[in-house]
Amino acid sequence: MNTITIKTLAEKLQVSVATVSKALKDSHEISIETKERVRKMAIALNYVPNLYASSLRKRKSNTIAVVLPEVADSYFSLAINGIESIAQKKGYHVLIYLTHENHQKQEAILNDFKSGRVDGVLMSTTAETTDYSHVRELQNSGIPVVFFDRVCEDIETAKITTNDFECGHLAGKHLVQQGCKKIAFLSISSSLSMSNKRAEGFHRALEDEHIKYKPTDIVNCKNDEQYNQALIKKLLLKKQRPDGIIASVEKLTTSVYLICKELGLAIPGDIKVVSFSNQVSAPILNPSLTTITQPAFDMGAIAATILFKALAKPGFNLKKESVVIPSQLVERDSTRVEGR
Amino acid sequence: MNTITIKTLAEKLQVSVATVSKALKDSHEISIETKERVRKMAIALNYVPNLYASSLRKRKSNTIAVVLPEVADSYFSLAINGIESIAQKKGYHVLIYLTHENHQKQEAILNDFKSGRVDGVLMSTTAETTDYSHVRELQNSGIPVVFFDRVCEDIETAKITTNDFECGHLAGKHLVQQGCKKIAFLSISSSLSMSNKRAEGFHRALEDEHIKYKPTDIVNCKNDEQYNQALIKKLLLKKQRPDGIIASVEKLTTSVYLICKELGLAIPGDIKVVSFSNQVSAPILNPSLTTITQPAFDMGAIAATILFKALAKPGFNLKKESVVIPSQLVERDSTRVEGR
DNA sequence: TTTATTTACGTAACCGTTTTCGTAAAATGG
DNA sequence: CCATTTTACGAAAACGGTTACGTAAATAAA
Repeated sequence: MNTITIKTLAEKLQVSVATVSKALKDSHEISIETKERVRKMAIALNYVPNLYASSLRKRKSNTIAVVLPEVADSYFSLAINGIESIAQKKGYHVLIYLTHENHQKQEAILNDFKSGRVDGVLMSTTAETTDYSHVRELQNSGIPVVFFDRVCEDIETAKITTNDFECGHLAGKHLVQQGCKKIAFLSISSSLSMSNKRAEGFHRALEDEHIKYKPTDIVNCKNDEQYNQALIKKLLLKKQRPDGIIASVEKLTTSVYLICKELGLAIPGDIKVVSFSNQVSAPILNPSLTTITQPAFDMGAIAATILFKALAKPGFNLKKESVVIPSQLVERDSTRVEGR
Repeated sequence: MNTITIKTLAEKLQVSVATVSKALKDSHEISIETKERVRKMAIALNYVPNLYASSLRKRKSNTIAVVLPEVADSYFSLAINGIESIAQKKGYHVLIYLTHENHQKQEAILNDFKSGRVDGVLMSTTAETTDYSHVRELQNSGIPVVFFDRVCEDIETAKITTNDFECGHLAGKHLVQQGCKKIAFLSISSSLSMSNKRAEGFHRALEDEHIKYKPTDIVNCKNDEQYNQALIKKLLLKKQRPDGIIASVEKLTTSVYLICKELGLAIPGDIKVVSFSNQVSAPILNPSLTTITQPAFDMGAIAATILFKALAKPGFNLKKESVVIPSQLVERDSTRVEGR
């Protein structure tokens, strides 16, 4: 319990604390024999250097922060795994913060980082954030910020995304090819570029396929399950009911399936469904779900890799490091044309 | 970019650093007017105290660690949410570490915590860990450790679990009541008390229902998807094929479903399935899945709450704080008796 | 009025490491 | 053999807060 410090080692070894410090980091200033003595003693006494003392002195924390809306989603779970795997290799520690889609929280969290708590930040922004001055402030205080998935276009930094526009386009095109005439796109936010790009891709697909696009084809969901369920139910009860649905995020899928069941609508017979999702259970749903699968793990891993590059080189230009990793459409029964 | 410290404030205000420090923490030693002046200036200059300096001096980090096998699982995702929600309220920060079921990593991670990086630890242990001396060492160095879900029985501390034995029993009994004669239990580890308790409960259920129990009824899976798939396939191809399966963890479910599909086995007709799972997609699987649903969020939240209690009071007795939060069996189609 | 106490602040030590700078002694060079 | 460089180490100043202790002035108590 009595903490043992560099000073303890120094006294036991009859050398100065400077010598011990240098010996432990294998400085050339110290003779090999002394280094060996110090190392042995350090192990013998089970010495662990005080992190806060060294971080204070070195002005470096070896810690990064990951700021997310939530983790109750396959995408972010996988992304965290990707981030953590790289961080562990690099000897970095990762702090995790959840905003619960609350802009105020996000702001408070980022503001705290000015304390030097972290060397860099990986983030996926809130759906309700429109003002990004808190991010700029953090950047100005010298802390690099890398966005992934839910990025802010206007901030100058690296952004790791998937090909959202193309995927929205692909999803739309796929449904049209499967015979859908009236497709609804379930969006989660009108201020999130990720969501907008997917919607725009969808929009373009309709144009390409010469289908009339109406603004009401885009349904804006919220971060409120109850609300979304009611909204989807209303959608499916309209007399001009859609015959195809694109769920732009995973968590909307369950609602769509359950409401279809409740209303006696057959998937894919009455309505076809494609979802942006990383669920492992997609193949065993009833019916199995056609998905746009994002490279979640890789996006996390690459975001982390780029951040570490920036941390290694002070003058690193993050703007040029944006990466787009393509997603894949996996066709399953929920969009299958019957009898084929 | 030029960092502004307590000294900057002191100079601008023509007072000592001590006064500034005390004023900022609302000490009674400082006059109200001075406090106000200091606060205004701090806000004006956007002062953020250096975390490492204060942690070094106060010997407190306001940070906890969460050590997990992985997050690619609904249970741990939800648990993290629970933990984070409490930590955020208490003004604590949470570091996350993944062991990937690797004992060595777990040991290395815990060892690092002796640096004072964290004030306390929440953990769910590796499936392969049998020696817990690294946990004891950490405790001896004064850092409280609270276990949740995957606990180590032998360590004296708080353990947050669900009623694993009863749930194993319930799952077994349920399958028997639904007409199963030969039930297989898919385990993930023979050294994890959580897994063993579930298996024992299952064992007891068979006894209670006067069904002959054979050790081979327990199938030991690994942390290797390929391996598990092969194992399950082999199990379902036996001539004495089981007519009921209990998946003791969520991730085994997909494999079971897929292999049944592949082999043309009907659920629940040929084989009934119940799974320990927190998947939101359980109701929309094909067929909908009967689950034992663990209170994952609450387990995380309560584990965190107890840890914070210990951190608030130095002499706190963690041993007495163990909590068991019951899970619930949600019956769905995968165990339904046909024609009923 | 004198003494005791409170108020409001400053001085300086301290937390444990890192790092700059200085310096004997030893090694090298001419 | 003397001048110069190298080697191996120590002293001490940071890093930025916190806090025990000291103290002058103002107030209260006697």
